[in-house]
Order: sequence, then structure tokens, then C-alpha cells
Amino acid sequence: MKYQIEKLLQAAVATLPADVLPADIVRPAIDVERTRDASHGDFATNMAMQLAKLARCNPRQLAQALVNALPTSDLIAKVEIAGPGFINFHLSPAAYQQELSRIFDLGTAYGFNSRGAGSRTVVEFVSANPTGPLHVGHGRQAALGDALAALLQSQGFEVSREFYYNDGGVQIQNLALSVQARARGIKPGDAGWPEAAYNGEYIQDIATDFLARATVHALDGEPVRASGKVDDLESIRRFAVAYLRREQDLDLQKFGVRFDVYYLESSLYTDHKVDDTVRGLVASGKTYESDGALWLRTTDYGDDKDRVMRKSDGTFTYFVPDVAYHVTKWQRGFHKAINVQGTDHHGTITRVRAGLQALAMGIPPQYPDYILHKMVRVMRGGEEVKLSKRAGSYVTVRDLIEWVGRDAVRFFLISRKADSEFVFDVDLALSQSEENPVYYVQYAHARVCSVFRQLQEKGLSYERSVGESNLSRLVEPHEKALIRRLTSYPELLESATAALEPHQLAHYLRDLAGDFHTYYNAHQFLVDEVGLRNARLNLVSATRQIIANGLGLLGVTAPERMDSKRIADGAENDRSEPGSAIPNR
RNA sequence: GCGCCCGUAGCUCAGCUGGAUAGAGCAUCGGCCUUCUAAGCCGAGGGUCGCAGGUUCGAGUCCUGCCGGGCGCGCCA
Repeated sequence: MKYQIEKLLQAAVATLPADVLPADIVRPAIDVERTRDASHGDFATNMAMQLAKLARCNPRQLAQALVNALPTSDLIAKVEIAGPGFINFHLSPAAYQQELSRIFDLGTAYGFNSRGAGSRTVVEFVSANPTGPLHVGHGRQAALGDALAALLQSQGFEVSREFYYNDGGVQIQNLALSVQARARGIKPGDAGWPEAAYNGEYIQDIATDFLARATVHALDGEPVRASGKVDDLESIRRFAVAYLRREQDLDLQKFGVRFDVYYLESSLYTDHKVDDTVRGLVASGKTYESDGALWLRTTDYGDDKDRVMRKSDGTFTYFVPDVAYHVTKWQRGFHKAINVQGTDHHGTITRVRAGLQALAMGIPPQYPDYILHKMVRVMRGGEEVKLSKRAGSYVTVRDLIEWVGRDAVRFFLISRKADSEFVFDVDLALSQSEENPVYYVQYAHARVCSVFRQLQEKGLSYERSVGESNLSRLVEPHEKALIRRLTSYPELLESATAALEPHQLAHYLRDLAGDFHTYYNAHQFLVDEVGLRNARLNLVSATRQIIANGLGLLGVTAPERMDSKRIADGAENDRSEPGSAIPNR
């Protein structure tokens, strides 16, 4: 609808005579947006004011000229000039009817488009090192990245979800040494406990299983059998990595997140991608040797100092395989790449991009895109739980899911802008999980389903149709507000995707649910009069569809009933005591 | 010290890339269940949009400088 109005305006501008709008003025892009206030109509544009500034004339007069030049359309019922020169458009019932029909026709695909068709996109997220369980920060990335990937898919992008494993390097060595120490009965703080060791209790679990010669079946790899020999550091390393990868995979499975590709850092070495990258960089002339190390002149690309590629001991710094990894993204045809990471990684952005630019492969300077999220602080028992791998005590994704349920964790983590810090109050989530915003949205969905169950029980008829006579029955302000919200869903999806901001969708759904609950309380749907009943049922049916669509993109379930306080995926939630459920009324 | 990000109601956060009277949830207070599920609805109070300038028809949004907070600044990853 928005585009149709923009087209009309475009036509109007083109017909303006030169004495009103001199031809040499550069036309600003036509921008039509939703009004905030329903009394201002459905859409508005400020272009008369922008043009007036350039043409040095009265904005209201220019607005009038534009309105006069506007082609007629059956989508528009009324056009007004308001305030300093806004042009307000009131849509006709036909326009809404057309849009509601589309909701029914397209179903789960409503709001989708093919704007990104043919654009292969890789979204990299989580990418946790296999040195410990996933913490809440990873949870935020998982929720963000997965929703973002779904949004991109809704706009026609061909998306690959990728997880990059740093399975080489010093950290893995430290992990192996930690497990080995535990297997020898050495505990954190004891004499002989390695300095850079991981202190978490999960290390003991791994050591115990290792000694018991357990076998770990990683979800996407070969089974790994522990040798049980304490001196066999290589076996310990392989076993520990497989063990923790499996743990992480299980967490992600519980969270409902799937990856298309797990990319192993170690494979970049075995496939010679790292060597190729180094050769390419040396050939570019952007490197130099100093103090026995090989450096990349990243300062040529805006970095504040040059970076070491190959240390004097002959090993590479981590950013070399990182560049190599991004080269493979480009070579695999992903000309759009988005990385979801914590803000503590923002220093790496310049380096990775510098490496890609130095290779002169035709990769755009801004490749890849980054979404950096701030840290999640966790409050429990009135105190902040410090997220420290060293201390070994931190809240895991699994903890959160067990406490408040997957749907709540997902919705909660997604409903904040990535670059805003926020506090996850565990006590609040524990004590008031029933009041979590996600249930508000899910309840709206379940309520519609319930209405249709009642319809059947009462044996009432219902005709699914949004014909003109039908829609003209929807005259209540509550109904108009709901229609407005529903039909703005495609614009919302487009905006959330373009801005890479899934939180927009979470907020939209809460608003939509609010519109619905208000309507529900104000009016009866199952009325005797057939025409009105059809009209209202069609409206709430469309509402149910959009809520289900939106929640689906966020990875949250849309339950058909909420007949207990138990959470939709309540298998994870053992807090409900017998009798605590609120019975149906 | 330098770089990036953040600062909006008591708390947690929105504010659609500069628009019309700054919004929601929680918390507080007051109403609404013999009526499609009260996980809901209606109403009230609560604001110097960190501070000070600037840009223009118009600034929470843009530019500058301060103040406060986070993160980064290794031949660590």
C-alpha cells in the first residue's frame, strides 16, 4: 500500500509546472510513512515541506499543488493538507479489503517479499569456543542471529546460518590441561593447578567421563572414545572438545536453533586456506617483517596500529584464520555477510576488513556487516552474577531455559535493541514468569483459537471472506486500529530486516496483541447477526495468522490454548506443583 | 590517554534513519469475572529525553564540547 501511494506522489511531482517547482531542483526521495495519530489518516508525507525549502516557496501552497496533481485512485478515500504542510492520506475501505484478502490468500507467507532474491547471505552467530557451556551472552546471540536469519529469509534472501568453532589454538590446550589436572585429582587452587585453566565444575564432569572411557557422540561428527589414560593429552583434548561441542549442540537444540554449517577453524589450516591467505597478503605488498614477526599494515585501512600476522615463534595470530574464513564466505558466493558478536569483539572489525581489502579480491570495504550486542548482566538474589569463565560460575543458556522456558528466554532476549545493555533479573523471571510479555502475545493467539472452538461448539456458521459488504461492518475504532496494525506488518518486516533489528518485530507483536485484547474486551465476536459475526471472525482470524507468523520468525511457539500456568514447552519447567495450575473457567 | 557504543518515567526498555501532543511493560493507586479464557480490560499518578551550545520551518533523533557508564586498545583468542 505504501508503495502504491509513493507511486501516485511520484506521478504528481512529475506533472508539476516549472513555475511551481523549478526543473533544476534535485528531487528528494519520496518518503511516505505511517501516521502516529489515526486522526492524521493512514499515511503521510512531508515532501511538500522538503520541496518548499528547495524551491523557496510556501509549503502549504506546494502541498495543494501536489494534491491537485495527484492521480485518482480507489485506494484513497481522502487527502488532506495539515499543519505546516503535511499531506495526509486516508485509505479507502477497498484498500483495507484488498490487504486483508492478501492475509488470507498468503497465510504464513503474508509480509514476505522477494526483495533479496538471489542474494546469498551468511549469518554467523554464537561461534562459541568449545571450552565451556553456552552463557547468556551466547543466548542473546542465538536468539538475535536466528531471528535475523529468519527475517532475511522472509525478504527473499538465501540464508546460511553458520557457527565458527575456534577449535585450534591455546584455549583448547588450556582446556585439555584443565581436564588432565582434574583427572589427576588436582582442583582449582591446589598446587599444580595450571594457571590458565578453566575452573568450572563441568571440567570435573569431563574428567570423570574421560577416566570412565566414555564415548561422546557429537551430533555432526564421528564418535569420540576416551582412552582413559591420564598422560594421553591428545586423547583428552579430542574427548573434551567433542564433549563440550555436544553439550553446546544440545543447548542449541533445546533453544530451537539450527545451524546449516559448522565451520571449524582447524579446517582452515588443513585445507591450506590460512597459507593461501598469508601468501595473498604478502603478495599484496601490505606486509612487512619486523622483530622476527610478519605484520600487516592495517593502518592503511584505518586501524590505529599495525597487526602481527605471524608471531616470531612461527604460529599465526587468530585474526589470520579469521580473514581466511571470511575469504571462504565470499568465495562461497555470500556477497552479504552478517556477524553477530559481543561488543568486546568490535576491535576485530577493522582488522578483518583490512585483511580482506588488502587481498584486493573485489570485496566491498564494509564487508562483513556486524551486529554487536552489549553484555547481558544477570541478577540473582539481589546480586549480580559475574560472567567469568575463570571463576567457573556463570548462568548458562540451559539454566535460563529450565527456569523460564524457551519461549520466554527467546522473546525476552530478542525484545531489546542489540546495542543496549540489559539486566536479566533471574528472580523476577522465576517469580513472575507468568507475567512475561511473551505470554501476553501467546495468549492473544490462544484466545482467537478459543473463540473458534466456541464457534464450533455452538454450531454457529462462519464464512471466510473479506468482501466489501463484509468489511464495511467493521466500523468500531477498535476494529480500525486492529486493521491498521495488521496491514502494517509487511512494512514492519521490511524495516526490521533493513535495519537488522529483530526487536522491532517483538515490539510490534506486543502492540498487536494489545490491540487485540482491547478489542476482545470491548466487543463480542460470536454475535447472532451473521454478517457482523463473519466480519469480526475474519478480522480476528487474520490477527491470529499474523501473530503466528511473527512468533514463528522469532522462534517462539504460538499455542492454541493456554489452559494452565505451565509454559508451552513446560517439559523444561518443573516449578508447577500439583494444584497450582489455574483451572479453566 | 585514544577509539567505538550507551545515557528517555521509580525499574526494564521502545521511539519507524529530522516531523504533528515523548510511549509501553513492571511497580504504585482505583475500578471490571453468572457474559467468546481475568496470563485479560478500563482509569490515575509519574518526564528539565545526562548537561550546555549549534544547525532549521521543526531536534529525544544531526554537529561540537563537557559529565556519567560499558567495551576495546597483546607477537591472547
